Amino acid sequence: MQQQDTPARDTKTEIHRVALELFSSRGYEKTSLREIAEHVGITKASLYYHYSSKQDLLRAIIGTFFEDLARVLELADTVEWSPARERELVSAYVQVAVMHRTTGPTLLRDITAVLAAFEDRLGDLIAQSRRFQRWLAGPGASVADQVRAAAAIEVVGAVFSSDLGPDQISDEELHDIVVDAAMAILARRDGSGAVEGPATASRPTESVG
Amino acid sequence: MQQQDTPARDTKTEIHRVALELFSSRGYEKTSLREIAEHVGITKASLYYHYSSKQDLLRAIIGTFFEDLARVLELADTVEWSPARERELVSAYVQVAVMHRTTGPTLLRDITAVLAAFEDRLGDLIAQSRRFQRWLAGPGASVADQVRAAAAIEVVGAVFSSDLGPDQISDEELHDIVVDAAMAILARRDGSGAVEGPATASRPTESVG
DNA sequence: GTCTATAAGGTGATAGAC
DNA sequence: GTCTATCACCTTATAGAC
Repeated sequence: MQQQDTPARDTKTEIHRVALELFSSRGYEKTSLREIAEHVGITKASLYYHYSSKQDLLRAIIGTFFEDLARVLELADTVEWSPARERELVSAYVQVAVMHRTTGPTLLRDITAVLAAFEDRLGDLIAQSRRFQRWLAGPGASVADQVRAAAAIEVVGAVFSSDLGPDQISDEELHDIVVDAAMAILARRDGSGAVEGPATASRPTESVG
Repeated sequence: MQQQDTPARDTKTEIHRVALELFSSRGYEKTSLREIAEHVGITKASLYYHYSSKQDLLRAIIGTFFEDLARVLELADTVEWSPARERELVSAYVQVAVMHRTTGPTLLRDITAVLAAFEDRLGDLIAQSRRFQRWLAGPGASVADQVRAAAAIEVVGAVFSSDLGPDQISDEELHDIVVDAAMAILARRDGSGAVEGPATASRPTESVG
């Protein structure tokens, strides 16, 4: 409302913007603070006035994404599984990805650095992510179903990987297609009735301890 | 045939083994040659006798994967699209991923470094990858179909992301499930007849120039 | 808020003895 | 093939003047 289209609002947001751009194109490790400062038009030391470390800068960039993501993953703990709920959660998950269409690539590029930056919350996030995958696999899931759940989650990456920009496909349309794709995979689950006789893997799946 | 189960065949392969392990767990940039040498039990300088640079080492690790991958992607140029051929190419693509189940994570972790190491062949590989995606989208593909093709390709990531080891699921079974998942997505393509009325995105997809 | 100057340390890589 | 020693460079981060 106050200063929306000023090209460089303030130095801090400008640093944020430049860092995101450089991290996305060259990767986190390979981007030095000197480079960032140079592009912004300040010195490295000034940069430290705004962000206390390089990690702090990364956290600022990825942070909101992580929080949005965590909020969705948490649903797997409270919501009881049902076909309808399943679609809802997948939809919510995809929506977060679409919202962060721009930030996404940075996150994927340097997983190592991102993980290091969120070291403290990492254990929780991994565990939660695994619970989400389990939830998505459905009740009484076979090993095969677990792979399918993983595949359904992977599909979300298409939001970033199809090199179609917002001008070529809208957020809404992209969301719908990806959700539909994920659901198509989950529909293949053992005993969901929708099996149409794949030529492969026709033997019954063994359950594991 | 000659020396298969000797624990440390020769230094070169031992370096290869250790580097893969460290790159996979800590990432390429964050792993120093000093660390690798230390784990192997030699000095950094000795390492240079076997590999001329850090990149050279990375190339040795990822190289075979890339070659196998390129070989599959090239098929999109010579093979004419048909439903049967589609399944064949997807299967071949997944098979490469499964073959490199171990190496995969390293590749995904530090895309930046990998891309830098294969800078010369990179242009070709990206172009070829795009052609593969196009091929997979099918003849006269809509924008939505392109997203679906991207999603089908993403599914392959499940080979690495489902934290199921070779002891929990065999290569063959993993392959079959992932192929089936990818095919399920492609089956949703516009005009493939298998549309079962998704509640979303019901308006006809526009074609783009 | 931004600067100059500098600390403290790690990095990839090379030279040359053994 | 492996070593010790060393180079040149770059990194994150801090101190203190303006």
